[in-house]
This record gives sequence, structure tokens and C-alpha cells, in this order.
Amino acid sequence: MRVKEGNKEKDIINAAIKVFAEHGYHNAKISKIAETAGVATGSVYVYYKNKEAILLTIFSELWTKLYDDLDVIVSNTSLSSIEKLDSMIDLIFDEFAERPALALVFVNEQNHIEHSNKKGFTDYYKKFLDNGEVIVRKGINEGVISENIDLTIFRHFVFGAIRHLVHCWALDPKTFTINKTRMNVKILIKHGIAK
Amino acid sequence: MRVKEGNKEKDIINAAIKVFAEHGYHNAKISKIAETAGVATGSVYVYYKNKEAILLTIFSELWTKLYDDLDVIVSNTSLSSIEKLDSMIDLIFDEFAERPALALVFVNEQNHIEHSNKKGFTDYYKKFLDNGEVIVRKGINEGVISENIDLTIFRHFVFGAIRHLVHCWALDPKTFTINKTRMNVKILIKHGIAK
DNA sequence: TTTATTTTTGAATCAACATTCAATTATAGG
DNA sequence: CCTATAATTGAATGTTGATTCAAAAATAAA
Repeated sequence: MRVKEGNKEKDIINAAIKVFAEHGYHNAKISKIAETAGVATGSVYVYYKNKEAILLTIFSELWTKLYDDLDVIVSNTSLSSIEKLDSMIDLIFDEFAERPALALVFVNEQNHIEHSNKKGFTDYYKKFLDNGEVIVRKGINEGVISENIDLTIFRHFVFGAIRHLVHCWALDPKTFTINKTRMNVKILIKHGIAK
Repeated sequence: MRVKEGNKEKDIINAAIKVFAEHGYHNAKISKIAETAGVATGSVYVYYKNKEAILLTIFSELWTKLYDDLDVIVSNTSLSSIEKLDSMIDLIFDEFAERPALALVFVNEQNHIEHSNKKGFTDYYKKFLDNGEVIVRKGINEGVISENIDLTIFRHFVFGAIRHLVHCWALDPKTFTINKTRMNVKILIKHGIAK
């Protein structure tokens, strides 16, 4: 009986992230992904039902990881609400800072995948956002965050701002130093531009 | 000699906005756009070189309009920097509020089109962003806006935040009343969440 | 009415991939 | 060394949909 060598499943995912990042999901060819992963075209279909399943897997893993990490922060009783918010921002930037290609896939295909709302992906994505909201609500109760802000609007405000900045950074890391960007985001979220 | 009836050129653009909004650019069929516009498939190619040219025209018109409108605001000497910033936000929300389908196309395809940087589109998009930066820089000089903020980061921060909120609103106008959203954005940009 | 010219049509063409599957390869167990 | 079984392959298949183009329709001018 023949036995598997290596981890083709993971090789394909990593190759797909690269190829999706470079060409976009729709212009990415399965043959190119296979070539990048060092397997035959047909092998891709041994491990994944089809092209969309690959994208789904990428997002599913991403949001599971982000959710798990955020959960640790939320549960950490020694942090203030503001510190938790800062940690959440760090979390996201750190995740993408070490995987620029994943950042590009995230930015470019999140809408696409959200639209096809398959279970398993949306689960953790929504749980992540919910957990972020928990932090802010607590801050309001503690009196350190203004009660004039709509929580739903705020969370999308932050999500959109960070997503776009991650995008800019991934395309042009020289202009957008990740740490400078991260610092500015923290200030802007807390105090806005007012003097 | 036969003479044109109606304005097929514009009909096709409006149909394309609808179809792109519903299915996304890549899943939008030319035949569907033609059907929606009430013309034959072939007619689309009389007025536009190809599918991408249609998208390019949509974005080109959008950014030209936004730039022109912003220019009026920037040149208005009777407004303070903060008032100009507020007006800029109103401008964007107003533009999309009356055309939800255009909002969706904007959100979903802006990256796609930006990547294929054809002239004529990027021109006005960049000029728009530059003009926004002019407002903020003036505010800093006048001492009403904090000088600790990186202008480039700030403009992308705002751009991303607003884009995502417009997206949320276009998908679900009930949850995201446009005026409530707009108000929260203004507060967040100016003062953040701090109490 | 006829002609010349422009507009419009939509079926036919054609290329680009996603997906399939029969054939091949490798090796664990006997 | 065989054999059975699982892993891997990549050329062939089939579909989809953008684009083309020869024919048809409309009308201004003669």
C-alpha cells in the first residue's frame, strides 16, 4: 500500500494563498496552484472538493485562529477594557504582518466569501466580531468609553478601517510601516483627530 | 440613414451597475446586462470595447463626480476645516445613499479596478484623496487637528471605515440608518470613543 | 419608392479553465 | 518477490460565457 509523503493538504493551501494573493481568486488557475504546491492538478481535487472549498478553508482557518486568540484576551481579567481593545488591534496586525499574502486574500475576497455564506466560515467570523463588541460594551459600563456610540456601527467602522490599512500595508510595506500604522490606529480609535 | 433611439450608452451603464451589484463583476454576464438594458448582446460591444471598459466607465464617472463636488467644498472659504471634513463625509454618504447598487459595485470592485490601474480612473480617485488630505493639513496648521497623526494613514483609515459602513448599509439599510451611521462616523473621526 | 448609410441584432465562434477519471506509481503486508 | 490497496498523475472532457460578424432593420435623403 502506498503511503502519503509530506503534507499535500497544507501545501495546497499555502500555494493557494500565494496564487490568490497575486492574481485574485477569479483569475487564479487551479493548475497554477498545483504547480506552486508541487503536485499534479488532479491532486488538488483529491484534497478539496473544488476551487471555492479551498478559499473557504483559508478563511475558516484564519477566523478560527483570530477568534481563539481574541478569546484569550477577552478572558484575561488583568487587562482593562482599553488595554483589551489595544490588544485586539495588535492581534490583527500581528496576524497579517507575518503573512502579507494572507492579508491580501483576506482583503480582496472577504466580501466574496461572505456573500456565499457557507456555514463554518461565518461562524467564527461573527463570533470574533461579537467578542470585540463585548470589550467595548464593558468599557461603556465601566465609564471609560462614551455611551454615545452605536456599538454595531463602531465595530464595522474599526473593521473597515483596519482592513483597508492592512491592504495598503500589504501592497506597499515601505510607506506603511506596520508599527506606525498600528499606533495611529490606536490613537484614532481612542481620541479621533481632535486636539 | 437609421438614427439612434434613446440613450443605449447610459442604459447599458445603469444595467451594468445593477447586474454587477447583484452578481459581482466576475459572475455578471454580458448577456444579462444587455437584457437588463433592453438591448441585444452585440449592442453592448458597439458602445463599449469589452466588459472591463464598462466597469472602468462606472468608476471613472463616480470619482469624477465625487472629486468635483469635493472641490467645491475645499474651495469654500466660509467653512472651517472641521466643517469641511463633515461636508466631505456627507458628500460620500449622499452619493451612495441615493444609489445603493452603485455603492455595492464600489465596495466590491474598487480593489479589482485599482489593481488594473488604467489611466482616467486613478486620476480622479487620487485627486479626491489628495484633496481630502488638504483639508486635514489645513486643520493641523490652524491648530484644530492634532499634529500627531500621520496624514496618509488617516486618510486610508477614514476611507476604509466609510467604505465598509456604506457596504453594510447597502446590504442592510434597516440596521444601518444612513443618518445615524453618518453621525457616528463624524463623532468617531473627531473624538474617537474616549469619554 | 429607392438607395445609401448607420444602427441593431443574436446566433456562431472560440478560448479558457474547472473538473474528471482511467492509468500509473509506490509501498505495506504477506 | 508478489499482491492488494491507496496515492498520485495529467491528458481529455465539458461547460461557460466573452466576443465577433454577417445579416437585418430602420430611416434620411434623393
